[in-house]
Amino acid sequence: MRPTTAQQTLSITAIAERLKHCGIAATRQRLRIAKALFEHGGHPSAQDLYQQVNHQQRTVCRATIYNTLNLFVDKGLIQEVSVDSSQTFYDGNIDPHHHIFNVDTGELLDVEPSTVSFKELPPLPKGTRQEDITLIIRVRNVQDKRWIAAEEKTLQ
Amino acid sequence: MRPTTAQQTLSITAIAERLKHCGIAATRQRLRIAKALFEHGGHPSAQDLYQQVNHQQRTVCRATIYNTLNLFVDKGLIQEVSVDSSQTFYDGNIDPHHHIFNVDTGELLDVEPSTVSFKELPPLPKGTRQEDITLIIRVRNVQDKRWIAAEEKTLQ
DNA sequence: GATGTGATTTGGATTGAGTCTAAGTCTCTA
DNA sequence: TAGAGACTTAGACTCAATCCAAATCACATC
Repeated sequence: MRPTTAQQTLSITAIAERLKHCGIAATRQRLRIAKALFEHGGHPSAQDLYQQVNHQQRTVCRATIYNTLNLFVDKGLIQEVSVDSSQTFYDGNIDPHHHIFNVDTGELLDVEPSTVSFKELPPLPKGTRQEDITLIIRVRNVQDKRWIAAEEKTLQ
Repeated sequence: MRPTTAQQTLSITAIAERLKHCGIAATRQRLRIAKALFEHGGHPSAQDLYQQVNHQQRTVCRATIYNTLNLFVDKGLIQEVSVDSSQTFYDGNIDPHHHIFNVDTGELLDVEPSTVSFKELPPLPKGTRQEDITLIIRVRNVQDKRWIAAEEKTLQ
């Protein structure tokens, strides 16, 4: 499992390059949003990004955040993650990968794709092709302290 | 893959039994909602069930639908499915199983668990235990007619 | 059967994520 | 530097879902 580490600060030029590569015209707002998303490194919601982008002064309005995130998803620059239906999360990592969702803390972790492999997958319905495949492992914090201790020992 | 077939009509007694088995007190409203859900057989939303239950006359209010579905999920009578973040779907099938979601049609199909198997799964974070694991295969309708014909031949 | 109590349901208000709209602003090309 | 199309904005709006306080129900006990 890959800890969701915050990326290094990215240059605006580098980000503009990535947008261009996906066929997205660069604007000041789009660059700010993309920068916030990539530097977040985790799985921010639209709300999170709105706050992040505007934390010093109001620079991007709410509608633009949503429009832009949808655009980024459509163009394949980022990925959308639906773990619980109350909010959508976004993921700057578009390599195929899976997620672990901690129901207790709301934490969402990336799973290194190399740690998951399938022996068998079902046939797709006629006339359809696979768009993507995601595995979500829902976990809960262990309550019993002795369990935790045992886990610690096993995993270290 | 198992087609999501509508169940036969279920007796109220049989449903009351299932509620009781999960520690849920039977009330008229709960029985109606459970019946609608199990007979639906697919993956209705709260909205769908509200309409289903009230299609002849208004018998159950919206708040009760939501309260009851949450209760059913908490008690393990039914399962919640988050495929797209705009709405929650419910599934009367609580055997562990996976889903195929058709992005174009919004259709959600159950996947027979025997057709999916894992070779390798990631270690869980320390101090957590697995609550559940779900695989969602997103598919899209094939555009090219020749492709469809080819698929038909292969799969028949 | 009557009574009391805690659980359940109700309607209506409220929340909050996300979308829509129409007007204003920017960007890029010529 | 002008014009046109693309982009952004504020604010109204939608809609799933929740909250709340009052009304109703179910059920045990007398």
